[in-house]
Parts: sequence; structure tokens; C-alpha cells
Amino acid sequence: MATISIGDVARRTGLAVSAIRYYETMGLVRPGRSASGRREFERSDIRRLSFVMIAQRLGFSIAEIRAALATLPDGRTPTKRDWERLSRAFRRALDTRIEGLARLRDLLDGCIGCGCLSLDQCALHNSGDSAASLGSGPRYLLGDDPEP
Amino acid sequence: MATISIGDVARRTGLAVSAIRYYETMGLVRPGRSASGRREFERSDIRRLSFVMIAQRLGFSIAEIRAALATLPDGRTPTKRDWERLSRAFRRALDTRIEGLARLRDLLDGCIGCGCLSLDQCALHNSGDSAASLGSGPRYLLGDDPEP
DNA sequence: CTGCAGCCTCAAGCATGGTTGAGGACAAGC
DNA sequence: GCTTGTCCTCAACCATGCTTGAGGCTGCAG
Repeated sequence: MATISIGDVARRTGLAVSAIRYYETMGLVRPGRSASGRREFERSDIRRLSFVMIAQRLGFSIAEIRAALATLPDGRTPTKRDWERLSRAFRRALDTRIEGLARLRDLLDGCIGCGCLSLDQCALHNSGDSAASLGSGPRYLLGDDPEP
Repeated sequence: MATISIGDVARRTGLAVSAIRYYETMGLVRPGRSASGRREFERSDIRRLSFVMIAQRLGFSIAEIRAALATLPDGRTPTKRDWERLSRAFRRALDTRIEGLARLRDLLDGCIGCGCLSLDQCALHNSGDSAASLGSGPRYLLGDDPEP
């Protein structure tokens, strides 16, 4: 089976070459190397990188994605079943995230009426579940932290 | 009406003093200054900062929050009605965001079955609406960009 | 065989959202 | 009146997620 150059992987995935190299340093892909040091990707790496792109769009951090990918089998090429398992896990996390946002939205509804923003009693201000901290920096989403 | 020191604001909002100063440089609050140069906050600034915290939790960037706060009246202290208007706007944006995530989730459902990740035909991979790009860097959420 | 496209590494840079520390001023309590 | 706590500014730093540029090999086409 022929290997794929980084440029071809970039063209096929739509990722920038620099991004793919970055993902390698982050441990999201582990291409082989040719005698002269060039990266040699497999077909399954394209799927892997696509998964990375999708997961990113879903709001997951690289650390989280790496953790998810780490559950793929080590020796062999992942099967469709493997990818299904991963997708299902992300689907669950996504559900939780959506629920968290919906909960915050409902709290916001309450606050719109009460005008209580800033008050100690404000449910939204004080709801301890940092449900939607989707900002930058480590995003501890709904309790599913990346590894510490 | 007595003004409030930055330390007290920090204690009352739960924000770090450094964060409040940072928010000032970002234009989210504009405290007055004492003769000796100390920041003098008003009561309404506490509400303002609480709004900032909540909006951050909802996933909005500082640029977006600044834009929202800019719609508050300039000369006078914002009324309950003003805050209600802001909250409603955020509620709408939040709805859009939740819908986007739900849409992605449904696409993911389709993909779990088809195992198509990485294929050109993959709906999730190719759905053009970058609906959930909640990562770091400028987060263009569901089309409601911060100012360019 | 030469030339250039494509690959390599490593360091630096950008944006976001802050924190930390140095060095200095001032206010208030004892 | 002195000491301690709080405040000030400014610069540097952290993490995340990349891009850009410098400087240098490699490999395939003509």
C-alpha cells in the first residue's frame, strides 16, 4: 500500500500542511518517515484527521481529541466499528454540552424577568455547573476535563 | 453615592483584580479615577461585570460582549429594561448556537451509521455552516461575528 | 544534470484571555 | 509617624491553536 505525502494529505483533508505538522507534535497523528525523513501517511490517517477536524468543529480541544483517539486500537488500522464507538462517545459529550447550554438559556430566561444580574441570589450567576465555559484556554466542558 | 474600590469589586463579583483591570483595557468597564489614580467603580459596574461573566460562560468572546455593552445608554446608569434588552439579545444568540450544535449532533448521528468520516460525501465533514467552531482564536459563532 | 517544487526543522509570531512579578505610591490603623 | 495593606503601571509570561519565515535537503522532470 502506497503511503501519502503531507501535501497530498493536506489537499485531501483541506488542512494546512503546517496544521498537520502541528497535529503530529500534539500526538494526533503518527506518520512514518521515509529514509530521507519525509512523513509517510496512511490512508487511515486521512480519516483520523477528518475526525480531528469534525471534533474541533464540535468544540473539543486537542487534548480531548487526543484522549479520544488514544482509545483506538494500537496495532491495527481502526475499523468502522472503532470509529462508530468514538463518534458515539462524542455524540454523548455533545448532548451534555447542548443540555448545559439549554439549562443556562433557561436560567437566562428567569433572569430576564427578574433583572437580578449581579445579585447574590441570581441563579444564572451562581449556577455552579460551569456548563458553558467554551471560551479559550483549557475548556473544562461539563466536567469532562482533558487530562490534568 | 460612595464609589467602590477594585478590591471590593473583585470580592463582590468573584473576579480576580487582574481580570477586572484587563477588562478595563478591553473596554468592558470604565471606572472613574480618584485624585491619586485609584479606580472608582459604581454599583452598576458590578452588574456590568456580572453580565460579562455570564456572557463569557455562555461562550461569547470579549469582543462580542463589548459590542453588546456598547448598546447600553451612554450618559445614564442602565435600567432594568436596558439589561433585559441585552439579555434577550444574548438569549437569541444562544438559541442559534444551541440549534447549530443540535444540527451538528444530528449530522454526527448520520455519520455514526455510515462510517463515512473522511469521505467527500460526508455531510458532517462538509456541512458548510461552521456552526460549532467554539475553539480558541476568533470564534465566529453561527455567523454572528465580532466586529472585523 | 540542473532546477525547482516540495519537504524538513526550528524559532518566532499572532490572537484570545488572562496571571504574575517588579518597582513604586498612597491610605489608614495602631 | 510608621508599618501594613491596597493600589498603581508596565512588561513578561502561560496555554491553546495554529501560521510564517529562515535556512537547508531531496527528488522528480525536462
